[in-house]
Amino acid sequence: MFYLKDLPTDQTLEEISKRYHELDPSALKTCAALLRTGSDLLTAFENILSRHDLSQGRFLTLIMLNRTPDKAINPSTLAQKVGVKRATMTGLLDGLEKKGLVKRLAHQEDRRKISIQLTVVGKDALDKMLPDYYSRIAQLMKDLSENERQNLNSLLKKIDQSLILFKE
Amino acid sequence: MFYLKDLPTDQTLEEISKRYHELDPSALKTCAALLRTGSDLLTAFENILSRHDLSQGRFLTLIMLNRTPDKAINPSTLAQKVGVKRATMTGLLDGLEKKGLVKRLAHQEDRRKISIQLTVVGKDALDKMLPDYYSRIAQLMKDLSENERQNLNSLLKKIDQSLILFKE
DNA sequence: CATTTATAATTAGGTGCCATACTATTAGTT
DNA sequence: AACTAATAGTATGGCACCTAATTATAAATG
Repeated sequence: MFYLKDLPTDQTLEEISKRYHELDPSALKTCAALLRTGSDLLTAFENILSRHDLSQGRFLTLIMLNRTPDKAINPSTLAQKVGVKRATMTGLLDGLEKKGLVKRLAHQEDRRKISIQLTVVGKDALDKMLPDYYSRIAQLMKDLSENERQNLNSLLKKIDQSLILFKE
Repeated sequence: MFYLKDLPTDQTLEEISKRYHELDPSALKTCAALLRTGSDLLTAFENILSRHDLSQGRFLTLIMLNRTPDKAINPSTLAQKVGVKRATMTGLLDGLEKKGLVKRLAHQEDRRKISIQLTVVGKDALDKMLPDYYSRIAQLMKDLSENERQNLNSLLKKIDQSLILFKE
């Protein structure tokens, strides 16, 4: 859940902006719509993944390993690339290892480090589900022309820029 | 966390699309960017809210009550409007009630029902934090013209449409 | 009017993520 | 070489959300 299911109408926004003068109706409207769509998008993907007994975090870990299926990656960089904390990655890998989708390998020189690699089973599982997954994403965007997609990308990029400052 | 921190480059997308022909690079790119921005946006808001000891869910509940501060709402419709399950709403209300921000009121006719209302403390807390909150949202969107905002809204709406079919 | 069905709120238990703190190992400093 | 600092992975405990089951009440039905 990201944002209200019941988004404020234009009229409601106008009313509230009379009570809070800092409220910019069109800014809030757009921001809320973005969160709402993002939330729905994520939920839809999670529903797909749950059929394969995978969470978003576990799936993204597999995806990241699958970019270079032959190279092993250590949990730290994996965590950073997926966007979770190291401790969280430990948990994700525990789950994936238990299902036999990845394996932990000891590092030769540095005994603190380990490497993570997709197993054959993990690779096969991905190869079986990704065609469906990717074609759904294509479906999802099929009503947007190439121009519209680029347009959306650049609008999002502007918001990303402002977000950097947002943190103070 | 919604999506990879480390988004695939155009080159990576091209490479992967050779392995999975269903992959539409520009569709995935846009979809990933949307999830990424949504995720960052949510995280930024959560950081703000945590200073006030509020979660997104608790805050949205307050916001919803604050649309009509004088009217009481029952937990069911509150849950539906916020976008969480009824059971979750019980927990959110427990937290808010413990902080004295809302109160539960017995229903006159139907003894199954209760009503939730903002307390004066809750109203004051909102009035204290919302100006900052709203002005941050305005800041966040200030680089987007009115046209761009509407454009973004309509692009999101197209994706919402496709999402309906997505579920099957 | 007795029984079933539906509704409202809650409790209990599970998942996924986080922050914090810990252990083991390596690197840097004097 | 001894001490400190940094790094890698993990264990622990907490929070927010979920699903499913429970309790209480009201409405519908035969």
